[in-house]
Amino acid sequence: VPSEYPPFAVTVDLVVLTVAAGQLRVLLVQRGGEPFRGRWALPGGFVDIDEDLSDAAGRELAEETGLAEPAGHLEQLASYGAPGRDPRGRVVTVAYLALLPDLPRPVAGTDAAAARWRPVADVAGGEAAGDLAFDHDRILADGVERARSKLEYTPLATAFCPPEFTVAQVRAVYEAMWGVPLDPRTFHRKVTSTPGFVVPTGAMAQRGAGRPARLYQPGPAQRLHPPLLRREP
Amino acid sequence: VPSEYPPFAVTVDLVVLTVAAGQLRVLLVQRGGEPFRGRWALPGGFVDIDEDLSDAAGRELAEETGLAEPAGHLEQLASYGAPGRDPRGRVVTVAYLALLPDLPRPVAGTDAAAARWRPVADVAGGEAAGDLAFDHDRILADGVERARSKLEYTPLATAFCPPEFTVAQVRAVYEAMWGVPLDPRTFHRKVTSTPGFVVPTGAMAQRGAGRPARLYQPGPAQRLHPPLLRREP
DNA sequence: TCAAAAGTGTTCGTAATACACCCATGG
DNA sequence: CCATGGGTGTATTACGAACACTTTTGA
Repeated sequence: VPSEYPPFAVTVDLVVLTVAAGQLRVLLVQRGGEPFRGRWALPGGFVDIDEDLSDAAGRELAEETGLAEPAGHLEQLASYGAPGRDPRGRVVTVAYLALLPDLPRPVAGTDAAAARWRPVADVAGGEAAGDLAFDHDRILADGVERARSKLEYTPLATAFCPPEFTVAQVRAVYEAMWGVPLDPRTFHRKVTSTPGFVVPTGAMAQRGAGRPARLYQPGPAQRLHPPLLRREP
Repeated sequence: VPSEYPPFAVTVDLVVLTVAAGQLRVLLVQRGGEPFRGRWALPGGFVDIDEDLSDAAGRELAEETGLAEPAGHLEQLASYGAPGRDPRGRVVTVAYLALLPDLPRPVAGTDAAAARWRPVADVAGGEAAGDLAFDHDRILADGVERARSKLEYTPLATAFCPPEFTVAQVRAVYEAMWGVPLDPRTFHRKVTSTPGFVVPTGAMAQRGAGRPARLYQPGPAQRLHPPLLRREP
């Protein structure tokens, strides 16, 4: 440990997003200790001294959600290190963005009083904005913006779906994320004709009404050509 | 300073790119002290204890290049914190990406033996790859990839140009970045018809041969609609 | 008057959208 | 047999690439 250099603490914070009931939701925890006791915050914690950043993010995600991210997606978002952002001292946080399938009910981890899925519209957009601890409102906004724009040119929407899914489930992700209804037929053709986006498994979904849908898995593509654009004239 | 938490050092490292003589180039410094003395590395340094991350990046950029980034663009790239990446101890670095106009000759800052613009193709792509200090090869690759892809859907190419520039200069940026020749006429129409990309200043460029070109400034757009796609079927 | 570079008009093929229509199931 | 949602065929439109052509300078 280089003691001749300014000492920092380093944390990871997680923007964990899912889509449930047609709404984009974020995982929040209620802080059990100081500072900001009782306030809602993004899940996160200190990085161990011999731990890689991405390992710390995966560990915190497992601790806070109870699941070891079998499906889903985890990527680094950005780092935040303004001098006054943490009253305990000089703390730099590396934020990660996680996209998960539907909602396994979260369990409150260590030093968290509670853990809940909250609609992003209630936390970030509405009049109740600005009530998260630290600078987590800003981090959340950045995470949502990143996720929204990545849907346009990557196949990341499948990270919000279970391992096998229908085209309609993918469409629900886009509709929740962008807040606009999409034509089911045009959307179906776009998804199935973009090479590497999804691959059929051969199985069919069984549910209530209507013709059964084909099931798909995420395809090998890393980027979408052409991108799935949302129009804004 | 929270002494009950694992102590880290935090640095900023800079991927400073420019386009000169039809080539994408990166600013490298030769290390004057240990570790990696004599090796080439990205410019960077330790963050002061009461200094914001972006301020540290701007300070290092000014120190290493001599100019206070009047034009150009500076954005956070990513953070790197693998436990063994710095032999001095546990150091997390926050990398920034800077895009600058042409090449004011760099000056070697404190504890740097030399500073030079090097073609990215010589450092990252060729057989001489892998010779930068620390994990800077990886950071450079990430920065170049980020810059390349952002050219597609943002007006950031103008950050490589002087305050007033011609369409041909913008085209030279894309051609250097993507390594493909572009049709001047199609490119001209694309740039001038994309709303908010560039705005004419009214002045004309004066040079040697051919009809004088109109001069433009960067426009107000933050994203390009439609994106300037490079095709790869 | 020629070369070189800037900028415009026009054509043409492709690709995206909208929507009509058919398919397969549950009630 | 009707409602519901899944999936395909097709026409129209719009956009992007290519390239002929005009403009404006220096030599």
